[in-house]
Amino acid sequence: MKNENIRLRFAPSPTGPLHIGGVRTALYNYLYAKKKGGTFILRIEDTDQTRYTEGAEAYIKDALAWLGMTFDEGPTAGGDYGPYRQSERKEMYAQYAKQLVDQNQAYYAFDTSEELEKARERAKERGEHSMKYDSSSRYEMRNSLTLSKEETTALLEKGENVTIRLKVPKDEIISFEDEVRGKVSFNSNELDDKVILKGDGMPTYHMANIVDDHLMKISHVVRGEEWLSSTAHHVLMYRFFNWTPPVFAHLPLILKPSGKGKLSKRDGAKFGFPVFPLLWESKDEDDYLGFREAGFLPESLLNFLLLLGWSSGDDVEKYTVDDMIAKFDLNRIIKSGARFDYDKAKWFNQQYIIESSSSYLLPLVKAELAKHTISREDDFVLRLIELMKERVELLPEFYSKSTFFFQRPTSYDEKGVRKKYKVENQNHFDALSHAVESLNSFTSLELEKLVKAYIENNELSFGAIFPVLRIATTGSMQGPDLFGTLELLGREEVLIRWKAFFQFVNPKG
RNA sequence: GCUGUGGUCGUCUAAAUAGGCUUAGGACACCAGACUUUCAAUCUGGGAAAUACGGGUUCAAAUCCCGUCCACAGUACCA
Repeated sequence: MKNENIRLRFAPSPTGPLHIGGVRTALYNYLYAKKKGGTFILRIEDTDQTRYTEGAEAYIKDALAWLGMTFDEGPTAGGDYGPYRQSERKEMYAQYAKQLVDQNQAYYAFDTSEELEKARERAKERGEHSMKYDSSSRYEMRNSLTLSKEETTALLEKGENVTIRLKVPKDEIISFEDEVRGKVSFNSNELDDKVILKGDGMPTYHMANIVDDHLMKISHVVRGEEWLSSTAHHVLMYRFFNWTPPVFAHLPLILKPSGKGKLSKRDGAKFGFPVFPLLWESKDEDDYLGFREAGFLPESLLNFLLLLGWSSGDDVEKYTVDDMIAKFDLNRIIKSGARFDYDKAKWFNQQYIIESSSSYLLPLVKAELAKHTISREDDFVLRLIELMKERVELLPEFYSKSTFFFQRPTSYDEKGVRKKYKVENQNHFDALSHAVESLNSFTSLELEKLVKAYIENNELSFGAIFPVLRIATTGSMQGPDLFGTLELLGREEVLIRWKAFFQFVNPKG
């Protein structure tokens, strides 16, 4: 059933933790591949050895695994088009770069970084905003176009500072069809002669990318908008090689919640929300919080991300992964940048928590409790989840909003006590305590029956009794169902807490 | 600067690939009411001074054209 013609790749570069924008890119690639019955591929673009970061590749895989985006081919999964790490494909690129030189569509350039920098400075002084290595300037530089054959071969043999640059033709309109933006055109005079093979023998992104996409038979390139401008170079190279280019789709950027620019890792620290899927720990910089650690369910993050840059056209907001696969399409990707809205992300999470079964939540909640060195029977935690589910947005709140289950109140809501507790009712509370003590089965249902009957028989009001019992057991005016709370706490504990409370408010009694 | 891409409520977006179905719809957030012992959830309602601005074209424009402005991206031997 596999559609061999549909092959999409997610191609991150292991320079650090995977940014949330990258996660969305992965998601769109994944969804489209699945939708079309195609193949989803993970390719690691580690051509820049200076930026290689320990642990980044593992992080990427962990993040994809957590989110359930399993890849069919990749560094660990294998596949027929490997290796899937560009550093392991180094030898393959040089021949293609040379082919372009032989075809006179690329050339050797020997300028050192320092020389280039100087040239740029000179250009700036002349009032030009920067020097472009292109059809207008290439004949003033040190390269195989300006040097004699002998000089060139000598320099090549020396092998220092040898790069290969793309020879971008003059006066041409280069256009391509983008699935989200339509026809996009560039005048080739605006394009610089990009380095395609670096001094260390590694290809640059542009080279590696199109060679691999071609060799791996990639049908659709779905990537961030920052690549739109260089796509002209890419289509040029496809033409030089006489290869059919893939379908392109450039995704809008994810913007800061407020202010200017795209979402950065600093925004996370600044506004107190995660911008990475998983916690990232690093020796030389601060740790970065992840959505997982913040208490998000992977499916809710996916749902939130899906709608940050794509819309189905109807009013549906909640999608299971299967729905996403069924409904997703490239042509409904939004063109403009999307602002990151943490409130909405939390709303999705709350919705997913409410709709999740307690047994699904069980291990997650147990893990949250374990962080506070609390360990309880599954049955207890399950009942806790039932009680708390609807009032939790983030997983850690299963602890933070229910601490009273694990600790006796150390203080009582002052205003609540003042307004609700009446000394003249103390005899009723005493009576209630006795009744609870001798109640046959200590269940939420029986407790409710008992208290309600008592109130009616004594012509009291709910408002005079319920809130007091709540404060007495939890210390607070708000919280989950009172009788459910009592049941979960257990008779012995409840009576101890009540006694303590009544002694506190009425020491003489 | 140059090139490219965008610009609908505070935010995400609908009105798509043929301009009329729009008194511009939905969701988040916000406010109020209902329900609750409380909070939450849920339901109902509310407000939004949202089509960047200015010109066209047309019987009719958020949708097409032109100009302006604004934002973002690229402008590296980084990806």
